[in-house]
Amino acid sequence: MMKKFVTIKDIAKAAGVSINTVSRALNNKPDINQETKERVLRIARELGYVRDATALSLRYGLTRVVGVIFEDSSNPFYSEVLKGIELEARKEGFNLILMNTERRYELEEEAVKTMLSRRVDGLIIVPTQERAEDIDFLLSTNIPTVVLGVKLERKVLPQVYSDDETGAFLAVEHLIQRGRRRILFLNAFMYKSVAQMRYAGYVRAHTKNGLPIDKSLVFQIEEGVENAYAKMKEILFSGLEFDAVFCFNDMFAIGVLEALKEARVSVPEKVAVVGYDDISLSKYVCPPLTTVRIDKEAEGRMAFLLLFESIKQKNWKSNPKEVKLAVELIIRESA
Amino acid sequence: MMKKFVTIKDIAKAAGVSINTVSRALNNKPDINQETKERVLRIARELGYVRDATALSLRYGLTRVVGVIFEDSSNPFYSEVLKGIELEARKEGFNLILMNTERRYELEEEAVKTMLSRRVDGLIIVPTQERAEDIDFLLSTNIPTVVLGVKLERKVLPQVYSDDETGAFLAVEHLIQRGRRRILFLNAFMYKSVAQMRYAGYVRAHTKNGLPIDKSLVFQIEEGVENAYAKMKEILFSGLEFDAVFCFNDMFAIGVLEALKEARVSVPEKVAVVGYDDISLSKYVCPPLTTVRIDKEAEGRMAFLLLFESIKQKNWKSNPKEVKLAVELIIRESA
DNA sequence: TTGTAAGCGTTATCAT
DNA sequence: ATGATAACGCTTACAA
Repeated sequence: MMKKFVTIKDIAKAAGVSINTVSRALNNKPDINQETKERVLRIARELGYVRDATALSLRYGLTRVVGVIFEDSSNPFYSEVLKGIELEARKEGFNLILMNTERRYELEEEAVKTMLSRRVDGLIIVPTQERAEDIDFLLSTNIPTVVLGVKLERKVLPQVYSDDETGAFLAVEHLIQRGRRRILFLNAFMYKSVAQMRYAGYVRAHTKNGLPIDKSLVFQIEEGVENAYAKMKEILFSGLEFDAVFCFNDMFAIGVLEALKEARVSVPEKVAVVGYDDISLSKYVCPPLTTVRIDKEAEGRMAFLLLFESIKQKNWKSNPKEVKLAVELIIRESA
Repeated sequence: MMKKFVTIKDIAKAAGVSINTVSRALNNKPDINQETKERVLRIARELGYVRDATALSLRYGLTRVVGVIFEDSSNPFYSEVLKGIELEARKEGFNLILMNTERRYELEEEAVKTMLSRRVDGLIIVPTQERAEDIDFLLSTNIPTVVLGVKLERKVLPQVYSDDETGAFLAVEHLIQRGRRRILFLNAFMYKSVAQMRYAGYVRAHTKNGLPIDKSLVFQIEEGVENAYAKMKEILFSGLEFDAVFCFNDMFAIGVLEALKEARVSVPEKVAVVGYDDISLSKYVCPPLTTVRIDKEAEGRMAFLLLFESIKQKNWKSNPKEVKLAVELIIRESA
């Protein structure tokens, strides 16, 4: 039974030199005879030598791996963010280990521990909860960590998020300008900073335009197309009056569109619908969705860049950077 | 400057025992005093010890990591497959390193080398090319490799793919049964086995129903919504007659729908459209897409399971398994 | 029941 | 210009 991989020892034996002459050749060090070097390199190639990254990791205490912890990487939003991370990471020779939490805190905790055990050089995480204690846990790991898509109350970790207050404001003001007055808000739960920010934007658009906030128009639901669909059905059935729906995200909007279609409520004539995120899907639904665009790939790239900075600094915890990405209202046909 | 991580050495010192007494405690070995064990464990906990996976990898020559090489993980098809892989891998305590090739062979080669260097225990790959030499390269790595979404000519590696011949047959026969006679086929390039299989299904549906194959109705294009859109525009402009379009995948179908809509061609009245894959989007486009469903998550899970089997066997290369997944025609409104 | 030492693959330090 | 050796963190013989 042969060994799985060729080591520098094998090369050394084949070349009749010591292992660290091999190392020198491989690493292009100056203190080596040119001929020896070429010979060693040739033999290494012939033998099919591939550097063992696990050995290097042990040696240097650095893995060149960053951990990515998402809620659900199959969610089109995150899959685009992931692409941005991967792109930027690749440039620096970093690899990605990916784990999903399915929005369950136990899984998040487990994922963080796994990443710790893997000795990742850094972590990009979308926290499922934003409780102070959970953030403290993240902080206690002592490994450079960037928080994605969340604005922490205490600015204790580097973070990237988009300007959700403005985004929501833009969306709702657009509805108001188009003459909508009773604007339903299908929001996510308010323990999330994102939900809070979008709510703030919703409120600001109303007050700025001299419109009152009717709390009975604001709902909070669990994420998922199906939940939005069900909630919309329920609202429709309840007889509540409204002429527009502002959705926490495009997935919600799609569920809403579905429910509205079944109830034969014309969009946007009778009810206008606005989403959030501008996932690639949104352009193609029926009718094409008016939404707030977040540059997801840029968010991912930014997250890695921020992380990379932190990794390079010893005192990355002091004065963590915060990046707020601009958003853009995309007007299509649903509102 | 403190060390980043607590090691068994630290624990040993704190507990006043040797490092392998610590190791014994940590690994729940029998030959250790119960009291010592509990004390060591307590100290380990207090110090916040986390096992170093990089050290274990080196020690055992096993990483418990599998590499995943995709064309583009932000593609909704692959992001769902990825989810399946992750799910199953997690059960076995495996982590995933993800890399994208963007359908460029140089990047694929680089990715494979990186995975080799990372000493992944196994590899799941969607090959961009299916040239014999490239498969040989994969074979030469000597690490358990599962090919996903491709049927290799030579059955030299374990592979998972879906029954594309049947899928295409189902789709096209459905069109024929609905009275369509001039069925456009917007296929991918035929160097891909998938494209070949789907073409075979297209042909079989025709011959079985006594219809001739009109080669002028068959097109091969590069992947991407935009390309399908452009091609459809071009065909529309050319004046070619047809009453249905069978698309290589849902992305193509969406581009086609877009072009048809702009040209005011009603779907399905004037032209019926069928996609392939049933990505989550397809249900919501306009009109909802009739398509062939592949259980993407199952494909991912299967791929991991197959890989896991290979990893456990020493002679995984002999008699590689092949899994062909069943598909299902999903009839919605576009055809 | 506990400790000592070798080894996994690599590089850095120190000799030669 | 080259070689011997230690070290990274851990487990597994083997010795005590």
